[in-house]
Amino acid sequence: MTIKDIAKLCGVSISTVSRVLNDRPDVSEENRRKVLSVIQSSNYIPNNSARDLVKTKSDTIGLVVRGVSNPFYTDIIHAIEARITAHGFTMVMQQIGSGDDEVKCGAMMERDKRLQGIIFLGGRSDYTPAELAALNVPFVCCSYGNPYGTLLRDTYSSVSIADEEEAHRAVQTLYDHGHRRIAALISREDDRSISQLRYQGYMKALRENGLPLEEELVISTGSFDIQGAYKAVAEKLRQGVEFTAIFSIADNMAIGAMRALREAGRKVPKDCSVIAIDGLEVSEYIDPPLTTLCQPMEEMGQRSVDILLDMVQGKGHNRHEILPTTYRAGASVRKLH
Amino acid sequence: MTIKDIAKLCGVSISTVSRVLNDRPDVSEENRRKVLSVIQSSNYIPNNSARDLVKTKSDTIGLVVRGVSNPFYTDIIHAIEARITAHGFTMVMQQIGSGDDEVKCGAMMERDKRLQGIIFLGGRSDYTPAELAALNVPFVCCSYGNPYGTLLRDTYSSVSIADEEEAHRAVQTLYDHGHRRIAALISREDDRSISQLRYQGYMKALRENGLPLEEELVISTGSFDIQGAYKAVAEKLRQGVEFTAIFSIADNMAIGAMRALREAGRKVPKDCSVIAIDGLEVSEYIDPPLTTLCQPMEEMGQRSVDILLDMVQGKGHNRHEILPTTYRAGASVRKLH
DNA sequence: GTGAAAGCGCTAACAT
DNA sequence: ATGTTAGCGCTTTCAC
Repeated sequence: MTIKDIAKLCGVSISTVSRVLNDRPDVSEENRRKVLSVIQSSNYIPNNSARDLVKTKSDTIGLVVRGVSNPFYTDIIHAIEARITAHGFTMVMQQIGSGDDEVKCGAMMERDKRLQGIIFLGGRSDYTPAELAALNVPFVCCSYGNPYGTLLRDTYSSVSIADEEEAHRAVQTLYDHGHRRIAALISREDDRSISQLRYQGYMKALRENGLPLEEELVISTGSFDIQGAYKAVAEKLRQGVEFTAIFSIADNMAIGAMRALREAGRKVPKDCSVIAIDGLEVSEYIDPPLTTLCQPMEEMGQRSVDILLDMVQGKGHNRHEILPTTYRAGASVRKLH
Repeated sequence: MTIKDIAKLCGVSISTVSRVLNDRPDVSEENRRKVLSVIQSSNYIPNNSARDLVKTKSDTIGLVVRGVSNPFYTDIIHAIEARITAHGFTMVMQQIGSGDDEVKCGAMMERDKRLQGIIFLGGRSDYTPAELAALNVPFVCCSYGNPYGTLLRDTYSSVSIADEEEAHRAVQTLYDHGHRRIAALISREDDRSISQLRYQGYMKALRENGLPLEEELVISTGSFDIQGAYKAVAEKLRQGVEFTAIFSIADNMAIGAMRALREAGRKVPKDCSVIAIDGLEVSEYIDPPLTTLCQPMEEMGQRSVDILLDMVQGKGHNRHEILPTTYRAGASVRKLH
């Protein structure tokens, strides 16, 4: 069943059918109705390959996800997929390992799948203009920005939270609860990811409150996963390092940390408070419920798609959206006196 | 950069380039080398739309996921994506709500995206032959089967665990630990999903051990999510129903249940044991660690893809694979005396 | 072993 | 408002 068949069935030319298919105005109401009804009844669906071929583009958006099984991304991915589909586009997702280069992957997909645009989920934040030259379609960085200014702000888009400020807020909360020896649970100090940004917020909060930055209070796990956090915190406790609170850059890692604390015989929040950023659903259900700053995951995904499609359709320009987090009080932070 | 340009650059015909591109044997070694090197150096990537157009198929596999944010699916989806990509195919994912019809969605995608095959993740298990007539490409049911026999076994493929038997095993474990009043935390008794299958295993275990099936011990949440489970169990406890153990059809739901128990002042496992099926990573980190039967998620995804691609490439027939679970002892089950 | 040429199904000038 | 036609980039007979 091709456009030709439909044309024949309707007694019109294929151009007319094509016009109806593409919602062009220059078709008589009568013909439009006729064509539409035949399409309906014959179950005809246009061949996308052919459309893409002539348009030299396909209505496809690429999603490059770094950090394979991060549960934080799950909801965002769902939101992105739903929004892309709702707009009549197709989403093609590709995950990459933490060692791979997302820009290269995006560039390959762009050509391979003839993408109209790309969403990067969870990437580095220090792209150089040279790197990005490989990308010829608009793209949006979802859940992270490029605050170090290696990029001109109008050469890319992003949707994220104010990582540094939110981290600052989390640490300040601990400080306000009387904590003075606050450990930071991070991926790495210099990995150019949100880990680094949030770590900066941690340092800033210490500085502002006149606390020294103590190396032994920085727990680098080298990754973002629950197991890595568990092991790193367990090791830190084994070393006998003292602290009364942990600021974790991610809920997931906080959950790993809480197990390590528990197994070391330290109760949360009695012996050690824990605060994090992300707002996973499961964090509300563990014991004690985790106090965390919730990212608006669904909105984040939706805004990313909306910004990207605006650009794809020539309706908008590069934008940077900072979304607010919501403080969700659990029971993992205790007031010290 | 098109095939034509490459041909010109090499001083050969388009056909020769095409032959090299498709690994045909009838090309002289010399020409093959030449073409390959030019392709390499010019960064040429064939236009997939054009290829698909002439082949009237695209190397695309559809993934239809039911049950939006079920964390259990996350790892499977990742495994599926990686495997599909490794095979040189493209994955297009679409999620549907719990009320939507996955077969209809699959049929639409099949035509719309010119799929070569479909993987259904988390669907119903009672398709009728008539329904499936809408599908013209091979498909695999991942993580569930069709044990009620509404379908001929050689008309579809599946990769799953033995839901009924594994549920039986879980309940039997509770029984062996001395539990006699065992509650079942399920979605619905008759929803034709794995919930129902596992519920049957629960009933079978009761029957075999001479325990009555008591309606008040069946906790139906109507969904698979953590919050629904939490609320349903909380309500059940409020009603004063007594039980010493809960068999949950999913880890996620067990986590919700554990919070409800905790808030009702009942310690796990002292006052109530909990066992589940799934094996989420986070279940190992909560307090107490959940005792659960782990599904081999990665393998499940991989086997689904392998079976499907075998069929797509005409190398194999419909198959049904039952994968074993692994008992992961947490600390949520206690021996009663 | 290689090349010429006919389409795959569609869109977009262009002509009417 | 409608029809005619030339490609989009590729694969695949079919000759040679």
